[in-house]
Amino acid sequence: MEATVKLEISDAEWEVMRIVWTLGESNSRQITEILADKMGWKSATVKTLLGRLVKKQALTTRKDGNAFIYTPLVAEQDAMDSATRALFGHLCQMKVGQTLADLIDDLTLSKANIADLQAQLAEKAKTAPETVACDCLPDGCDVMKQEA
Amino acid sequence: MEATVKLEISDAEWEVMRIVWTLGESNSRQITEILADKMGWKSATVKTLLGRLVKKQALTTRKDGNAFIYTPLVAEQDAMDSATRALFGHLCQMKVGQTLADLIDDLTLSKANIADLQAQLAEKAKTAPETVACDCLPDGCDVMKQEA
DNA sequence: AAAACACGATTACAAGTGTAAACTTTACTC
DNA sequence: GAGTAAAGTTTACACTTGTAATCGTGTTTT
Repeated sequence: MEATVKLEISDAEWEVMRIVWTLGESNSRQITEILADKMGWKSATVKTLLGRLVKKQALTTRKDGNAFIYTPLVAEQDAMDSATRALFGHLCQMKVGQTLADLIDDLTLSKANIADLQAQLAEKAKTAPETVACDCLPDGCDVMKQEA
Repeated sequence: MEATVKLEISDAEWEVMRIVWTLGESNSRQITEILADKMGWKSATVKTLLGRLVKKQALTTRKDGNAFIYTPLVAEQDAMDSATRALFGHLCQMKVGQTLADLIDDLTLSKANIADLQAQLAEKAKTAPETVACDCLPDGCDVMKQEA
């Protein structure tokens, strides 16, 4: 597998990345316009974020006249997957099932998405354990309520 | 609905909360022991985190001799749900379906979890849209690759 | 060519975080 | 009652993040 250089993209930076991911590449003027509109940010703010993202190697630049064209160095889906795995990785494993249910309740999924998930779950059920234990304590969740 | 006072629990703080959530309540000695073991933290570190969590009103204290007993003020499931909703809320909505699939691939779910999710998805399919559009740009994801 | 503008780079600055030492107060021990 | 250990409180400190202003320089306009 590849190294996956632990990229930390902050919330504000994420907004910038979404633009570049969606456009494939873009210059700061275009990004600034969109974010000034969507987030109410000043162009200076966007410049800072672009600079940080380049430093973090989430974006690369290619010279274009006096400006740069920004291109993503990380794939959006990869970034999304790491972000969600990072989050779920530190939640109580016993409760991720419910959390997933609550989440899905909130999301808008297409019929195709749902069909895919159903197939995936059917497959996953074949090897699923009967229960999933809590992993919050060294000994597991079964240790309930301390001694007075 | 209740106010849901926007609680920001950081990663390190989250580890503390997991202990208290799991035990129902606990004192700093016990929490410190577990986290010294699990995370390699000094007791001073745990004290700081406990202090911050009390200040943030994620925990309350009850006097017990010279020490405090810490109790959660927020339910674990609520916190987990807000955390996941916050994350998914700023991801490209067009790609959350795939992200969910990738995530589920990684998670350990019990047979019961899976059965619940299947039922939920079956229900959700009834009103699911045909497609979900990208919401990364003001105009939507259909705007692909900028003009040169 | 001078002026105005656009773009990236440098600097700013407060709040939050991770990680902890030092200090203070309280409680238990001899 | 003095000493010591333990718990909480205060202080520390560097790094990240959100949000920009300012500066230097190259580009476009008149």
